[in-house]
Amino acid sequence: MKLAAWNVNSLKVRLPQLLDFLATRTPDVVCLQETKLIDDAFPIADLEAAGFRVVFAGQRTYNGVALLSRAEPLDVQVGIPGLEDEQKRVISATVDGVRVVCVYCPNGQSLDSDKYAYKLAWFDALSAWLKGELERHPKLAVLGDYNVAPEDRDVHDPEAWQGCVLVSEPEREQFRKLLALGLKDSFRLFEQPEKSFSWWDYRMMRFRRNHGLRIDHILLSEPLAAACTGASIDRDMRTLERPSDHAPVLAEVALDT
DNA sequence: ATGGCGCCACATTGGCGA
Repeated sequence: MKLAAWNVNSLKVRLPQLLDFLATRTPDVVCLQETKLIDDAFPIADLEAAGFRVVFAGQRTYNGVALLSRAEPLDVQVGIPGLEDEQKRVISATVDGVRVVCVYCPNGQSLDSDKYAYKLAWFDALSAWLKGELERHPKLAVLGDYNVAPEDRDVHDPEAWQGCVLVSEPEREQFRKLLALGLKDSFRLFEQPEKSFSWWDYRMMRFRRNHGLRIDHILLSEPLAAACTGASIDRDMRTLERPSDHAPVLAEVALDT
């Protein structure tokens, strides 16, 4: 099973690139973030014609998540149970026996922002919920835009970014709390090139200079991590005309049959 | 020192993302 996560920064704009991605990378499950579409505007027909089942939870202008799968998505759940949140950031489903959780974690804006406090509280709720999900679903994958660069090697210029949002110690602690539940960062299960990033600011030719951050992640429960055969970042999607500022991230797991 | 790009909407500027 090939899993992918991609913050598309507007599915309306990126639909042609997504269809190309689905056809050429042949993923089995794709988690999308920042679709920025109300549900009535979701391009169901285009994606079904490409061979995918689709479930989604959107809103106008901001946020919005979707889960695409070749196999039927079962037990679909929107949001984090018990968390009052109008922002559409989480959708989950079981696909081929794997519980898939698509997350668009809050950005936080800056350390003195209300949005930063919301981000940390949101991660508290995510951790508390995933602890139970891991007990209920041994084969659990949590993938999407975490808006956290876990370590300095995930940052093009750690000194410049030190203490900034996406990199600050409380955010990294929240990410480590997820790992402490028994989740593995699939990307780090393998040898990877130095300076591997998944997001580059549109400005200042950040992509051309590879001035980026690795903030999109595929976390796997231990049984899935043990079956993981590869993980990568699809930089090529960031080279296209009118790209998302995020590249897709991928991981492949060899499921028992 | 600031903003620099791209997307969205009660649009032609401001909010937000990261």
